[in-house]
Amino acid sequence: MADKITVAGWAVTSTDDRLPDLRQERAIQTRAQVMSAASQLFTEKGFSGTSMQDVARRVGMTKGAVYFHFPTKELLAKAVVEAHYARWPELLDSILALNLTPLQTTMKLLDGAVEAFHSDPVVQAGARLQQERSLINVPLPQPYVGWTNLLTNLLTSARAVGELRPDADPAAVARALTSGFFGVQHVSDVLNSRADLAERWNEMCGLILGTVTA
Amino acid sequence: MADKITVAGWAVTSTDDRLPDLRQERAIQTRAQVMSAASQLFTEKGFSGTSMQDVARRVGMTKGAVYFHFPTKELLAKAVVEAHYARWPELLDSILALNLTPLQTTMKLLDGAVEAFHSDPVVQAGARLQQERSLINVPLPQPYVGWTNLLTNLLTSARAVGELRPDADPAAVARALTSGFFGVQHVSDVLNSRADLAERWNEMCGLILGTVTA
Amino acid sequence: MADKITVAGWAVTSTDDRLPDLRQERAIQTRAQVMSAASQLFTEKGFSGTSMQDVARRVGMTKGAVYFHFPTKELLAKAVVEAHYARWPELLDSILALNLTPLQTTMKLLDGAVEAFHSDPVVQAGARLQQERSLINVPLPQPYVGWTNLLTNLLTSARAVGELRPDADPAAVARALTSGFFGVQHVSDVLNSRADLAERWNEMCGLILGTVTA
Amino acid sequence: MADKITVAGWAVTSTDDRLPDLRQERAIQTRAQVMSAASQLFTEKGFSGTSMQDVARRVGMTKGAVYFHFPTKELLAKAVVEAHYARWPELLDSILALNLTPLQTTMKLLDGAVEAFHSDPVVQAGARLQQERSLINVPLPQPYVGWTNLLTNLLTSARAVGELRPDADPAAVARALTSGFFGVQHVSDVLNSRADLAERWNEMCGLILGTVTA
DNA sequence: ACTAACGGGACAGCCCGTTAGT
DNA sequence: ACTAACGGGCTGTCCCGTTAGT
Repeated sequence: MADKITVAGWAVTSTDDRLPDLRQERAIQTRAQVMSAASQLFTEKGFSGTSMQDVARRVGMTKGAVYFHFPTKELLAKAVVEAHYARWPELLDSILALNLTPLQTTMKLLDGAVEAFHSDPVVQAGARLQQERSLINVPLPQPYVGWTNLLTNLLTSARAVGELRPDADPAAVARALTSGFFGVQHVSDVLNSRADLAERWNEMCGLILGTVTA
Repeated sequence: MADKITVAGWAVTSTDDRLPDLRQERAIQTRAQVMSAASQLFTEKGFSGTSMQDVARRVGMTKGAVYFHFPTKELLAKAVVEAHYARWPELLDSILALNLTPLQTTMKLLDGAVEAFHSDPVVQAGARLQQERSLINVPLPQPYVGWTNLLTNLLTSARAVGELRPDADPAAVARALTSGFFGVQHVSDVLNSRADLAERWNEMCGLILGTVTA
Repeated sequence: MADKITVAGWAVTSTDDRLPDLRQERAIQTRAQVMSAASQLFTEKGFSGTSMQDVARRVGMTKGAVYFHFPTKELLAKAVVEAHYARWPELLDSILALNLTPLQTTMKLLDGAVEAFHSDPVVQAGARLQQERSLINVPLPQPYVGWTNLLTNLLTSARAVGELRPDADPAAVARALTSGFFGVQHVSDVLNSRADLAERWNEMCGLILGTVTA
Repeated sequence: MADKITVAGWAVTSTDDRLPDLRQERAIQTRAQVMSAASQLFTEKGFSGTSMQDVARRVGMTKGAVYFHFPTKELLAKAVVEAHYARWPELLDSILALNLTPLQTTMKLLDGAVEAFHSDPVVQAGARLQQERSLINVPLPQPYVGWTNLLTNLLTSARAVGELRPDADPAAVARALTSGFFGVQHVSDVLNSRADLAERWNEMCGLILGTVTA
């Protein structure tokens, strides 16, 4: 059943800002270290609050070295955001492999997102950068629409198999889940450093889906 | 009926950062103009994207004049945020005057907030500044909790008069509405400049309240 | 006679890059000091060899203060170049006041230019900056054409009064004098720091005018 | 007759900055490509406006490769300047082979220089670099003196054979021609991208030589 | 002979906040 | 109450040159 679910993949943004070819082992590691440090700093202090000097210091290199891997601060941020989005297809695939029903898949997926927002620095950084996207002078992937599309597809399947009421509007529910997730995540972050994220999300999710599940 | 509703006022943060005495007529006007300009700019470009020079230019004065009214950029932002929060008691009072049922009051209140987020520059600026609060080095009023408390009170009353199911948890619903409202507002802002805000909010609101209304 | 000479003024470039109004006495002085220091440095080290830090250090101020008067390095250079060009109308007027013949006026004028190139830092700086104009990202006044036009006018008058052969082409002679002057000045600068400028110019001038004077 | 003309060769500055041995075929070619690219870039953007990265990109190699052939940017510039000066002995030889009179030889030589300045990238680059020589931290060959000496010799011969007036001063005329040539070339470059160079040079040359030719 | 990766140092520009002077 | 002027500091970016690795 689950293998019939059609999922719109996130625009996997085949980045064509030619970053330097990383043929050498060391560079791959260095690049990863830079992104890791940047993720932490962006999460802590935001985009404009983080300087390239900070990033360099955190990875124990000089600014020049950082700039070899990322020609501008914007592109560093973009790389982090793209790493954020790269998490979801992985998550989705691992859940599809379980062969659950569409609605179960949906729930699992959102639980996985909760977990990621709670513990994955790259996911956290990506989320914060998206929130500050208007300060970042580079085209970032459109936020929210990937999730909305995916959820719409899953919920349409759910309705088809009778897990959702026939009169429910999958797209509307998907939009509400997306906005709701973002809202819960943000409020929980501000008020409790996301400590109560799972709890709050369950509340929200229960209320939203309560009306539409069969 | 409505006049029995107990509403926790927002911590109106009786600011004690001694700003210059406002006995002078002209000063009051100037101050208002500065805040208006600042609101626009903060909305457009965020806190760190807005310089005091920008603000001064927008009101047609020099930086020094702005600094006469607001000793730091942070305190200017704080003033805007506080002006944002000052909107809600006004709104609440005007609605309470209509003597509606608790649930009707709640809905009206949220509709008023939608309208304010859609068209009031100060409200918009305050929302954005709250979002960027970690970049602003000054204690801002806690966000979200005022709304949550108020909604909790209203919903408790609603349950008391039978507008909500007896098994509904007013606090949980209030939290969901708050997070949901914020999420919807933000997503709508990013994707459509809030053009579809009312529509999306109706969707969200209908789903959240669908399960719990009697 | 001389008062009949029609002279095309240099495009006095009514600069409309709104630099800050200089209503205060001190600022006028400061601005002049900055331009003086900049002139010396531009003369010594050229445009790209001179940093704003250098300029600030030379006038005993900080960069911030310099940037108050000149918003970019380019505009500082432009101001110096314009000060350079402001010298020539002054010089011309003082010579016209002597009521000499057109050819005598011409010679005096060029002698005055020699003197200025030899001793006036602003003139020297302006000349060097014009030479480096392609490195300076700002529209500078067209070089050479002002001189060429002026000389053409003077020489036309000279021919009218019989100081030049009837078959001489004033425009061609004017162009030759302009290019010749520039060449002599530059070569003398490079080879002898302009120590032999007057001598070399006399050589050049004598040769160019030898054929065409009556 | 012509073969009796004594010409002071340009100080061909037998560069003893040990550049890598050029025994390898490929290296020679690469080196030439680098110099060609550098010439274009220096001509377009000047010394400080051209980065080694630019040069490398233009030849389709990495910076490291360029540095293999030229240890510093200064020495690359020097090599270009020296290539510029290497053009003149070639030109002179080809003209001497024609067995013209000294004055004819002089004119032909200068015409050849005009042509070179008009179309030879290396010559153009060398000229610009010489102009910016004070920004380049390396001893470049003295400019202008080679030409002045050569022209002095040629004109002395010309006077000996009666092509120049007996009272003409060959050295002075040579200096005027040199400065005049440089001035014309520069002015023509700035005002017309050297499109009218030949025309302007004929003007200048005619005027300078008009007085002194027999 | 050439590449990827890295280091250190500079510089232009901006910005926040203060002060002298009305 | 408001202005012109000034100070110090920081950041993004770039560039030259070097080295580890083929």
